[in-house]
Amino acid sequence: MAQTSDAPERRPGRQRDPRSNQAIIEAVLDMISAGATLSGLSLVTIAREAGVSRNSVYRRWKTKDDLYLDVLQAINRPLPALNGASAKDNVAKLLGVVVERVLDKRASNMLRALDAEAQAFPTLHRRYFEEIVAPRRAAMNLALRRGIESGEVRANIDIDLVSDVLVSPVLARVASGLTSQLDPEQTGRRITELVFTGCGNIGQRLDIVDEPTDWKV
Amino acid sequence: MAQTSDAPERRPGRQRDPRSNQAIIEAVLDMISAGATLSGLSLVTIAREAGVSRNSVYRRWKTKDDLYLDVLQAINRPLPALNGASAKDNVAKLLGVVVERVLDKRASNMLRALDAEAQAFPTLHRRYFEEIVAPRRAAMNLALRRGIESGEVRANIDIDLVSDVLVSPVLARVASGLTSQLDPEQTGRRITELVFTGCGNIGQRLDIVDEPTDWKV
Amino acid sequence: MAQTSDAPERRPGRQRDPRSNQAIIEAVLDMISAGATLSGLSLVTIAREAGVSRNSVYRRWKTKDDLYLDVLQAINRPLPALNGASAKDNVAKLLGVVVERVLDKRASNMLRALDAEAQAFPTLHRRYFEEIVAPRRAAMNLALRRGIESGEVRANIDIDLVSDVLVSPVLARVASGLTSQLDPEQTGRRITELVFTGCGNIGQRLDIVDEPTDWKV
Amino acid sequence: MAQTSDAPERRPGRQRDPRSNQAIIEAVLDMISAGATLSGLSLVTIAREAGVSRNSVYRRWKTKDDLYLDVLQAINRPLPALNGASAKDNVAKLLGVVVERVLDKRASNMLRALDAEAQAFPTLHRRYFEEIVAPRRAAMNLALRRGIESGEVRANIDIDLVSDVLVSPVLARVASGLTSQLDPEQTGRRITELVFTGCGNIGQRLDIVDEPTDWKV
DNA sequence: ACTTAACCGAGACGGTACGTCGCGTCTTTTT
DNA sequence: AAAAAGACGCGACGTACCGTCTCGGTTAAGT
Repeated sequence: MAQTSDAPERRPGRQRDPRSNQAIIEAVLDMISAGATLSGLSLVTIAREAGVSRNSVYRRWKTKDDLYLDVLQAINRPLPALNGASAKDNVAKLLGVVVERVLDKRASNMLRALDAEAQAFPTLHRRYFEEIVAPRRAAMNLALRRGIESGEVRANIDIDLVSDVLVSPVLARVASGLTSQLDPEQTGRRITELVFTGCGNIGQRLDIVDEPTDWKV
Repeated sequence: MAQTSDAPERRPGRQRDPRSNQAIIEAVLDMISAGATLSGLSLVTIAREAGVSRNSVYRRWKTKDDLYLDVLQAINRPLPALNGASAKDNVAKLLGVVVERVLDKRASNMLRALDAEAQAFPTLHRRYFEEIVAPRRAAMNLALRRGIESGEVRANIDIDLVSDVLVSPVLARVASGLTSQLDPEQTGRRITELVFTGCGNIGQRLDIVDEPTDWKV
Repeated sequence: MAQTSDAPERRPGRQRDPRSNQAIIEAVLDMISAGATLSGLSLVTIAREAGVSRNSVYRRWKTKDDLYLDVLQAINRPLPALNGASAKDNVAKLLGVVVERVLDKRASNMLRALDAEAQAFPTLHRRYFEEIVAPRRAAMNLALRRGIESGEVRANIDIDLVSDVLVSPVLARVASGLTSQLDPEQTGRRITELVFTGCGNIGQRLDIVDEPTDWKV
Repeated sequence: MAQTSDAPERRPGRQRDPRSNQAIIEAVLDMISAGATLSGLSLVTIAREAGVSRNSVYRRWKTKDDLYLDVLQAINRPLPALNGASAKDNVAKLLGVVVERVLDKRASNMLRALDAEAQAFPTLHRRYFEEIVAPRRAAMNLALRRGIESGEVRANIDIDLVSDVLVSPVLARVASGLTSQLDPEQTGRRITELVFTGCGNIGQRLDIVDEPTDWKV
């Protein structure tokens, strides 16, 4: 966060109302979720929706980029520890986080809006990629690599491709806005089952190996 | 479609310059492809980019919805005839159209922009679905059903699910804007091969059958 | 009139509709009389009011100045001959023309509009002065001078001042739009009577003689 | 009167710059005096001339009528007290105010413009009449009536007619724009002298008595 | 308790963009 | 060739919104 000063040095004078920060971020998520675009929103509109004065917004964030960055971090959730009994468990747990995020309307709409305007907010998009996407993909790859070490996963697969296949059907739903058809409990595990059955060490499947892809989770 | 008049009855007075229509639609595609949003664009900006006067835009389309609908139809391409030697050929051909569309930067950015603002343009999004998405999905389903009749495709599969699996990896790239990594020649066939090998009539694969999903191609 | 060609040489092709000229001039007078200003009117508005196409106006008059000049001449009326039995008769007759003109709403409103925008239409205002005002003032001065010769009018008066006093009360009503209170029959004669009684050769009245004024009728 | 608030209750927020009000009114007077029409002027043009933003004009006056009303009051001057030694003094003093107003180019041009478009600004014209013209005429009538009581003025005259005769020659100059020929010092007193000599209690003059007229000063 | 510095809301301000409207010109068909 | 219809570029208008600035009133830390 832009203003997060770890040193809690209280400045003299009246203190900022801590509820305003929350109200403003909530306002952004609500309006984005209601169909607004990142560039379409203005700090004025946000202030009106949040029920605070314009000054209170401008005082906290100088630009929309700064504000949106805080919004992104507000919807970020920590990754689960990879301590499952099997690689399949770990993968399913990670995939569950993705499904969970997709099912959170406000979070998924925010990400969709960001994807749609990646060119208009390049630094924001880059930081979003570095701070949210990359760690998650790394975790997924780690889980698969451990599976290879333990023998649960075939050694000659393209790890990136498998990650891709795992999350694509879920992410595609974000783009089209049809997330309601996802079963929060089962979807993750079903996909995991399918992909593991498909890429597992049993038969001759997946002989066709694509070159590695650099993609996001 | 404002100007689709099959009857070539010349109205009195000066005729509209047909090049302006084209220039305006091109301008929309260019600007959307450059990162603009549907709601962020204004007819004024479009006119400036197209090199025509505002009047000429307002005269042709009363609202942005009307204009965008014509833009959508401009990027639409006819579906290929399903007269391939095998069901696999037909599916690969259809999938090739999807890849082709995704590789057309301007078309894919336009669709991404539309997805991002589906709520802000509800009627536009609905008509886009009805007139572009639905026919393509119907064609894909038809191709698969013919495959079932001919024995190429297993009879107990969920057709909608297979369609979904076929196109998801491609469409996911639209959302994230990473379409450059798709091989225009091979991608469609490779995915087809994989899914056919997976859902073909040979072994016990794909025992896990999800309930049907209502999804777009 | 700008286009009046006395030679009636028929040009080839379709002939101009003579009713259009009249309709256009009437339209101008109507709209000015309804409160419009000279600069506020446009050839488009005039054409609409006259019920003709824009081209028909532009074809006849290139600029508004040209059109307004024809309008002014359309409302001009010839001066009566100064052949009355006495100077008083002649003056009363001339003053009657002024009252008559003032009572013609369309004419008086046109002149009022022209006065109000004298600076915006300098050449038009000048020609109006030369062709309409000056001859009338000259006629009035002539009538008074003849009165001096015949002994009806005192010789030491300021002719311009007397003209001024004669017409001022009438013209003031044009400016304020309160012309309805003028009696078309009597007003001219009453004022003449009063001024003649006042400036006649009888007593010591009007000893105060102002310097000559250059003023319009 | 948008801003005549005798109670100096400070509204919350930033206060309006009082110089802008003055600058805008000055701009109107300048442009009207330069030949513009009331309807021809736009708040945009006025703002540009005044050197303020359009917002600042629209914030103060919702319509042109509102603005023009304030302009009229800005050029209004208080009437002198009727405490002269004689009725003649009082009348001359009042007439001096009229001459003074006429000699103020900006004020007289403003009134001329208003007269020219009385129909286009009916309520404005009415309020101008009620708030500016009527009080002045009432004062003039009062001065004459006092003269009748004191014996300075004949009792059988038509007061409205005398008022009319007093001011007409001056007002007529407003309509034609030829105010430069008025002597600011002498004109008022000369006219007063003349009319008093004519309507005084001495001889047989002004035997012709018109019916009362309802007219403005 | 008093100072004081920052927060907060309200609103004025300049600037910019929008959609509309009207203008005068140009183009096409019809008379 | 006139006339009518209408497309076209241009520009002005009134509105709305944005981000900044100004200004009382409020609040809480620090003397």
